[in-house]
Amino acid sequence: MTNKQRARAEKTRKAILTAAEALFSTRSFDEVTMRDIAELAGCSHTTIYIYFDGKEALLNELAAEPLRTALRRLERTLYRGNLSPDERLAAFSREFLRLALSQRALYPVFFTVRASRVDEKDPALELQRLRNEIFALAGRALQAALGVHLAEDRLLAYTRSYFYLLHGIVASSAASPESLDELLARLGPTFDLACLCMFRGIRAHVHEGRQEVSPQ
Amino acid sequence: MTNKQRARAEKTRKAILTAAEALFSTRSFDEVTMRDIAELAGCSHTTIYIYFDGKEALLNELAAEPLRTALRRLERTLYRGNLSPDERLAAFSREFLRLALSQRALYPVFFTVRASRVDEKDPALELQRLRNEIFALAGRALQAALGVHLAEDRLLAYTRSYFYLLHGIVASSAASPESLDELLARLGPTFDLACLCMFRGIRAHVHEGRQEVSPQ
DNA sequence: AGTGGTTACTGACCGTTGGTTAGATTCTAT
DNA sequence: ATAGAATCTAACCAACGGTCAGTAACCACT
Repeated sequence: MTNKQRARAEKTRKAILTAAEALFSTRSFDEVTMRDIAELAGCSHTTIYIYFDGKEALLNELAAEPLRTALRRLERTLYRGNLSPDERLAAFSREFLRLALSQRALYPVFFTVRASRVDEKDPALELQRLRNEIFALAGRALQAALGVHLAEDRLLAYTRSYFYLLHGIVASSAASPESLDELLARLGPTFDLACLCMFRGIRAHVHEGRQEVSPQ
Repeated sequence: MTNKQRARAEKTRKAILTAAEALFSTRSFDEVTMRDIAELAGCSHTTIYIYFDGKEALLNELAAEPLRTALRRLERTLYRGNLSPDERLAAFSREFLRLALSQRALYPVFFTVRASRVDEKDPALELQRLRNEIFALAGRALQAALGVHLAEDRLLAYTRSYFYLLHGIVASSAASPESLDELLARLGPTFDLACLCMFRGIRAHVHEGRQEVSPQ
């Protein structure tokens, strides 16, 4: 493979990703067709199959970068100074919701990835890894905000509970035709309220020491 | 139209609904084709279009009955005696989750209904009405469990928060291949925990009288 | 300059989908 | 028996995701 060839291929590949990103930012998975993407990218829809193993794989690859960015930003939020642990959890939640809602079409992709092949290069696997890391991050934020050390399974149950809420917020708002800013302006305070209540409830539950729950 | 003709038509219509119900109970919207339904119902897929205005309308009509049943059962749960208000809220949550998860394929239909036509007979409208009634029911249950009267907008914000959680639980579990019983056996306690924490958090928030949140 | 091989790309095609329509079949009422 | 409405079906449509044989572009070597 020569330089010119590689450059050409890279350019086409990039054009496909850019086109797909633009289309998926306003339309859902099913509403965007491979031919739409190809037209915007300026190539035949067949060409896409040279670079990607189909529509889902394309979407997975497309989702990976925003998710990597998300992980990085969430980590930064979490280790940022001059914030109390529960403020940090709140900031984490806000950041998570902002990221998820800014990528509404991609969000279902993150959270319904089902490992298909064991192939290491399968982008679905990286998505799953990234998702698990974000989950673990939330667990650590929650742990820190609670201020007491918890057994792994109990922390898991609380983190799951917290994530159910975040997930529900995104899912409820995903179908909205509003822009991210409109959405946050209208419901942002409610999101904050919901997260705050959830955290307070978990903290109360922990401190009451009720342990009748042992899931998994 | 004579009686015999009507009876025949009714039978076909029923067969279609039954077949669709059977198929949607194990497969998702996209995985079930009109031809699958027709085959199981013992007719041509074209026949379905005589009775229903397409796949989505069929699904809406199909979803209406379970949702009516759900509303009825949730009402019964709510007005059942010998339960404290917060036990009642917990029972409501459990019942809601059980119903939603037993109809996993239909659940997204309930919650993404977008009013299409203003036609009174549009089944999507009834779905929306039913959904709103269930939401109102949850609001009343929450109000009762909190034990204090709240301004409408504050109760709305809390109810929304609570529903975000329920919604998130269903959405997170909807993709699971497990049966309802397996799912509840594995995660039921976590669901209960999540609902309990959310309620405790809301109650704490109410009693602290923090009112900096005024959404909508 | 021309040749061969690799890479990048495309048009035509496949099976399947949701949906439509002309017309055959079935049934009832007379 | 037959007209006429109700019911059903075979054949069709455009669009989908995806495949494949073949073409065009490029580079290295003689």
